[in-house]
Amino acid sequence: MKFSDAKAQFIQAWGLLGAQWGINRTMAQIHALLLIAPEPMSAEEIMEALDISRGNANMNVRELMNWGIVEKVLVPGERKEFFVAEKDIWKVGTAIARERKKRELDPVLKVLLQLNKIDGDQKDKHIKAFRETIQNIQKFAHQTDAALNAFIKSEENWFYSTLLKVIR
Amino acid sequence: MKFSDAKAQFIQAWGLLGAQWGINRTMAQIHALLLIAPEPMSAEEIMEALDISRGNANMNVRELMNWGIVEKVLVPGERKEFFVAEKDIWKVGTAIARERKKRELDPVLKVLLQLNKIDGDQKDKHIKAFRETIQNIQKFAHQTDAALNAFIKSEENWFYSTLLKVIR
DNA sequence: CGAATATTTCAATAAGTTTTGAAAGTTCAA
DNA sequence: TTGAACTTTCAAAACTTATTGAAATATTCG
Repeated sequence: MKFSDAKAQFIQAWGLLGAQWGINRTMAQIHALLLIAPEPMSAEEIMEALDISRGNANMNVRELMNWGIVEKVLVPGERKEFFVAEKDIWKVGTAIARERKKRELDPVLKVLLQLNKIDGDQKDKHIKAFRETIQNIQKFAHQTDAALNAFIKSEENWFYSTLLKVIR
Repeated sequence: MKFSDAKAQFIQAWGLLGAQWGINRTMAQIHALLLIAPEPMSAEEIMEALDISRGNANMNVRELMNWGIVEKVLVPGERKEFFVAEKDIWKVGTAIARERKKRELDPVLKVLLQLNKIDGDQKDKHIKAFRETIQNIQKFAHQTDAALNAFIKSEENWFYSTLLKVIR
């Protein structure tokens, strides 16, 4: 396989994966591009490589920076801004987990907590079923939260290696 | 808080969470509705409760059945079909993990495997950076895959309880 | 069988999301 | 202070995805 084909395939696959996870395709593609770039890239180079507009490039690079997986760097002697991706995939994974937890899981936990405080006849089967479901989800969510926090806190690979030893 | 408000809030929160995870909003809302229903519900009741069309209800209920988290049941004496959701949240979680892994992670692993076989000058910094990235992602993906498989296989709660003991 | 009831399909439409590109804003060297 | 180089913004357009509803198909019962 030629390098250029492999590169295109990788960018495409990463874009697809991103799309399925609610990250927009272009954002994931820019990330892919930067992941395999040996040097920092400018906005212009990104636009050119992916054939996207300036606005689109700007917006998605900024979002990648918000997620903490891309950084602006200054190249001495250049006026332009350049960008690099965090290359340690473990760190990328924890950054994404942290961000999604904050944006998605935490608000749901908050709502669930509220929903425990309903009033009404505790014998009504609708109310009983509701309370039971909410409580089960809450339990599950807290466990997930704990596991996720452990993952996020771990800066090294010990999480998985320990885990794998235990579950085999 | 009134029961009807709590119910509406729960359905809305679950729908939002689903949407962020690439599951369509209506599908997640139907799931929420069935999760808290004390009895099986008919298509009609679902349409009414969520104010959606027959086609929409039909399509999303079917998809939930594909995911293995909703089942058709026959109520004696009734001509209509009724639906129930799996109430064990742990099982719901593993079913979702299984399905997403199959649909999303597995194809990416397959592509990555291909991408190792690129030819070209091994000293070229672009090619070196590319190979390194692919290999790192592959390693990470395999670890994730292993963890996910363990989660999916576990029918009981031992996964989390063991995990939590270990990571503390 | 045939009528009544229930379910599924799917083309048209609506809703939602992403992308563009031009204009406005910023920075900085001269 | 000016203007060239660069970045950011945002309304409109393109594209994608979800929803409707009516027609087609299937199922059940007398």
